[in-house]
Amino acid sequence: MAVLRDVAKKAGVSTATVSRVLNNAPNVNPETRSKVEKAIKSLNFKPSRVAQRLRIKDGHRKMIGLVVPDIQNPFYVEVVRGVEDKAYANNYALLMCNFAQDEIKEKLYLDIMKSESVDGLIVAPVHERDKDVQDLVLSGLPIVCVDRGLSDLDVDVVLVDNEQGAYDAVNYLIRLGHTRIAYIGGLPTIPTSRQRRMGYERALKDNNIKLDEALIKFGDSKHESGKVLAGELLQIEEPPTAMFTGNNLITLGALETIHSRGLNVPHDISILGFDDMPWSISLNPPLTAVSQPGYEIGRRAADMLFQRIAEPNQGNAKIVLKTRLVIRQSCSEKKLTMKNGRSGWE
Amino acid sequence: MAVLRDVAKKAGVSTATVSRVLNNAPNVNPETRSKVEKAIKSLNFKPSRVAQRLRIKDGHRKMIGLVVPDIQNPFYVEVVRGVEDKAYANNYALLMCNFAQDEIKEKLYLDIMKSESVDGLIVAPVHERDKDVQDLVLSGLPIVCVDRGLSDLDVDVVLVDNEQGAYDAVNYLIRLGHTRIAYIGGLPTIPTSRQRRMGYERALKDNNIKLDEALIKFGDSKHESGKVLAGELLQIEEPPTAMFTGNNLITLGALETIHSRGLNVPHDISILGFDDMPWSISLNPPLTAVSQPGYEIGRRAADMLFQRIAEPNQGNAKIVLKTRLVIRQSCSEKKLTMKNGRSGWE
DNA sequence: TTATAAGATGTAAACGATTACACCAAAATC
DNA sequence: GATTTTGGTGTAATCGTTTACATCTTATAA
Repeated sequence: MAVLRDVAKKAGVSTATVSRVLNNAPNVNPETRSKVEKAIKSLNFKPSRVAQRLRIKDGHRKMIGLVVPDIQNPFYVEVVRGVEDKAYANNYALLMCNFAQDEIKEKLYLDIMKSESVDGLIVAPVHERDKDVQDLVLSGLPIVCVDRGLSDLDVDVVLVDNEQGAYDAVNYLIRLGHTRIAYIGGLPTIPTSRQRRMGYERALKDNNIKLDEALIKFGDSKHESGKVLAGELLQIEEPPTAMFTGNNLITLGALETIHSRGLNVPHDISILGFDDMPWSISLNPPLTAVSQPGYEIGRRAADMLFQRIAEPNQGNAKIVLKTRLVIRQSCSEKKLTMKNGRSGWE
Repeated sequence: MAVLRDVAKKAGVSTATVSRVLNNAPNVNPETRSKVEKAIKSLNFKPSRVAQRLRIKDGHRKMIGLVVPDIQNPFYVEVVRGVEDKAYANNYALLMCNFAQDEIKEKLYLDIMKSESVDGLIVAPVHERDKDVQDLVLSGLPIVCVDRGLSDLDVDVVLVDNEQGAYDAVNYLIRLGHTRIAYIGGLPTIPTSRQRRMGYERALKDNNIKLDEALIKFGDSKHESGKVLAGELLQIEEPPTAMFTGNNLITLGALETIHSRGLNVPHDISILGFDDMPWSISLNPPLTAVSQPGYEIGRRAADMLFQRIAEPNQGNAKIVLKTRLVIRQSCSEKKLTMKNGRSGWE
């Protein structure tokens, strides 16, 4: 593969000159320029980004990193799309890794990012005391957190008001007459899981409904855990008449269990999920959900990062976006009490 | 940030020695080693992967690239997961890009991959004459194609038997009594779209059903196109009683349109999708689908790539995996003819 | 006891770009 | 006409590693 030196030789100029035309610096003779350009084309030369990154100083490498907690979760896919588009538009390359909610992997990938000399990083920390992300921030690398912030450290962050989103959702269920509302959360270490729980509790409290710990479950933010926890909830003494599920994948898992027991949504049980999906409308039944603007989160995060890269010492900002309750058909008024998962009138 | 030279100074040894302990080369005194290790730890030194890649020769950089056509498509997400896990297990870093079915972006990302000096690349080319991928292969970079091969060039590839998968699907619909079966394909430039169409046509032919061009539509492999094309199909003179949708996203789009017209699946129309999804069972109704082993495709592709990196001159291989028809509830026996999207007996 | 091998370490040249600096010729200024 | 500025180019250091080669001990073989 042709390197810059080859181009220089072919064009009969020095490497410095080639580099100048490459970066279209001023002060290069138009004739020389075209000679060099011809040589570049004929050798099909592409500069090595690796060599470039080694030499170029911080903040000018035109490459950012994105560390995603779970690429199987459609919400993060939206975020990714937002970041991607912004990066592409600003001529930044994007180095992306998925740590699949695995803390060990997260550490590995963060190390890689740093050691790949990216200009900055967008990350959703596994939890709010994430030591590895903290260290990275302290090391001076421009970082923007998405979806979840850091508790011990000031850092740029863009997320939604999870507590309020959950509050609205549960409040809606209460208005429909439900009082036994379950909450299935994701990994309890993830701030969003707890914030959503807080919204859940506040809604109950504001409506004078006693909290029943038996109705609260935490899993691991994945499909399987939605399945099993929903199953457990249907088994308890006095089962819930509605479920508020803490994320996408949990919702899907819960739905699967509910259907597999021959229960009808929303007739036998209502379900309201955090996170909307492009195909929520095609679920059985069309899902009522708390929608987060994932794409916008991604876009804003990228913008914020570019700004910080340009101006590393500015103060930290926090962008809180609104959630939206999308009402479809998976929740209905509470009709009769159920016992052990059978609707009352059967 | 500490560099290798700093470690050397602190430990009182040469950079060569530090490098040796880093790569645990033989012939380094245990005492020296521990001295160096202490220095590394105390300075929190991490070698720069960028500098390493610049120096290390081809095939030993422990980094591969993955260029994905559409990260919003759950099938590719499965593939990604497979590649990721394999890469992680083999201590390879993974550089991943999503070109969102955009040929321009694909070219850009391929260039970046090359210029990032990855050891090899896994890619699903936009189409089978993809000049950019071809050039890359010819340049000697180890490449494995997934999902789609290259027609003018021998290259390692792992994919499924799309033609047979489609055949099985359409055949199944025919057994249920359907004769007016529509096919909504993805981008016609993508080989899989055409192969699936061929399977579709072969199934019709084998069952002596005349092909009706009005029942065949091609879109752009995305959700929106499923929506509009399904709409068009419901509008025609003698509408189909069953639809065979060419991928994930199209299926979801078609479902959405069908529901929005108040039609019942499978009562009014059957639908069978190429690509299964983890939540297919929770759709309305649970979707009958042709399942591709996405995760395995990814795993195998990574394996293949590692092999080729180790042994660049071996002959090319093609791995064809089987699809599986997963029968759920979105297809039923044809009952009555419909006109203009209303079922006959209303 | 000497020759040789093996072990431990250091020196310096790569890898492929960018860029500070030096240089020279031609143009602009006085 | 002498001096300064400017435009165009080249030289060589640099980024942070790895590694071929050289060097020096010390152990082993003859």
